[in-house]
Amino acid sequence: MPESYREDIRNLDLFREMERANFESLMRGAYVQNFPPRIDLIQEGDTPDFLHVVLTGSVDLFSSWNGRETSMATVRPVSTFILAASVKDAPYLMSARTLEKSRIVLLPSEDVRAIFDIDHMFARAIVTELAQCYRAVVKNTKDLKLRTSLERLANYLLRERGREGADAFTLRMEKRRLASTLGMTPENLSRAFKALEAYGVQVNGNRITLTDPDDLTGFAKPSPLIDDRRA
Amino acid sequence: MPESYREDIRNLDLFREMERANFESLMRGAYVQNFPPRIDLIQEGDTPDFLHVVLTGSVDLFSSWNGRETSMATVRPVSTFILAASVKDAPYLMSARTLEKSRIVLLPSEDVRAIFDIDHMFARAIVTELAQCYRAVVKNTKDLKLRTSLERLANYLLRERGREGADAFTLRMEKRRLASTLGMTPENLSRAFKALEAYGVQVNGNRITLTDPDDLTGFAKPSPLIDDRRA
DNA sequence: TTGACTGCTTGACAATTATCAACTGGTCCC
DNA sequence: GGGACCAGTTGATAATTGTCAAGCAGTCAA
Repeated sequence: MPESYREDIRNLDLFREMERANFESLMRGAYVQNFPPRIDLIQEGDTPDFLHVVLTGSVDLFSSWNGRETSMATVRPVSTFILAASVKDAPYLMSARTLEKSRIVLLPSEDVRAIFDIDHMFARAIVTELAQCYRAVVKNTKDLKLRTSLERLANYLLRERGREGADAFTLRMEKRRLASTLGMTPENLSRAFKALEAYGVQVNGNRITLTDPDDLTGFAKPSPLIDDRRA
Repeated sequence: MPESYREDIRNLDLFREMERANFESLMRGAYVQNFPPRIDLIQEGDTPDFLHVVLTGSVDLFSSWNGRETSMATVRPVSTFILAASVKDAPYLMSARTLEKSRIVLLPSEDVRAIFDIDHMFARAIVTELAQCYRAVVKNTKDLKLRTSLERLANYLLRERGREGADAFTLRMEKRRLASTLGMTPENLSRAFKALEAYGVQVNGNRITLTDPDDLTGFAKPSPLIDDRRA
């Protein structure tokens, strides 16, 4: 495990405050792998042998049922995924595949659980991380149940604007996957973009320009209890 | 705090394994309250001053946005709710109201966090509980995104059947709230019940009888990764 | 008993969303 | 260049779901 990777991992909230010795011990069992795009990393239902950390690239978390498939989340560097399954030692609820060329660290779940037992700061960080994840999913559920697809898209665009700090930005994923993330079909997304033109949304390929953010905000009615990614 | 309540709380997974002294300390700051039906306990956005434990009765967790409202979950005895907000000290994402006459214990969030810091078994229990909650919400999201409302209802009925261990059972909540929980309108639920008659679902008020569970299962295609409440 | 209320159901209709097929414009490779 | 391929778009249509209004049955209290 090269030193530079180790630093990236150590800088994550999850690992920052734990005992140095325990961190080292965790790293000893870890290994790094490079994956090409569109490689399946995890299949839902599998046993969680490893906690994954994305160092570079990005990963799609998705789920399938009865021939249908939906994108649940995108994992970007540097962060971990499927912590809950690892600590509970319960089957993965989501599948994972690389979206692009990605470097990923695998930490044996067993080691994670063992060190969780002896390192209080690590345990504390895990609680914070899990609470964060839980709250993110709850917000997503509210988004899905309380809003139409048009409203979800409008709010998504406003969140992206906030993240970028600019009224013009580039979509960070393919439209088809954005559609799936927002719980709609690509066709419906295409029409939703067109419908938002009325609120100053200009689309040129992946390039979005919000010419009248206030007007869009008036329509989208964003709420911190749904759209605030931190709180 | 009467002794019998204390026992009920102590028997929860969350509190069972913690140090006796820490449990006592937590209980000292606690107080019990009796609420009539339909009383607001918590408003989303509020600061999480207390971790709540339902001793008797039941509580509806719901969310609102832009004049719409949706039921997110039902809390039944004996269990806690809104643990994530308590440990993160972040605003509640859901509101809570009693459904019926309920006895509820309030544990100051501050005490919970303080004891979390000094009691490893308690910390461990919190992690398990949070992971459990997280996974429950993920399953719910999959249910919402991958299934139609008819399929959600069919699977709900099969889960209830499994819980009761019998092909005939009584709905545990009003139909209007079941509709909201499943992400549909009461009218749509009414028609969905009618549509499931074709698969041997008989409805008489709150009384459900599944005359052909296999047929219903064939339609509903339940999956442990969505419908198994434990895993 | 009566009347008000409530939850549920039904019908008619509208909005939302999905499906299917065709087409466009770009990219890549030979 | 030519062709294959792919994501995205568009149009036509259908399925799903929601809305509104009316009505029904049960409960409760005066």
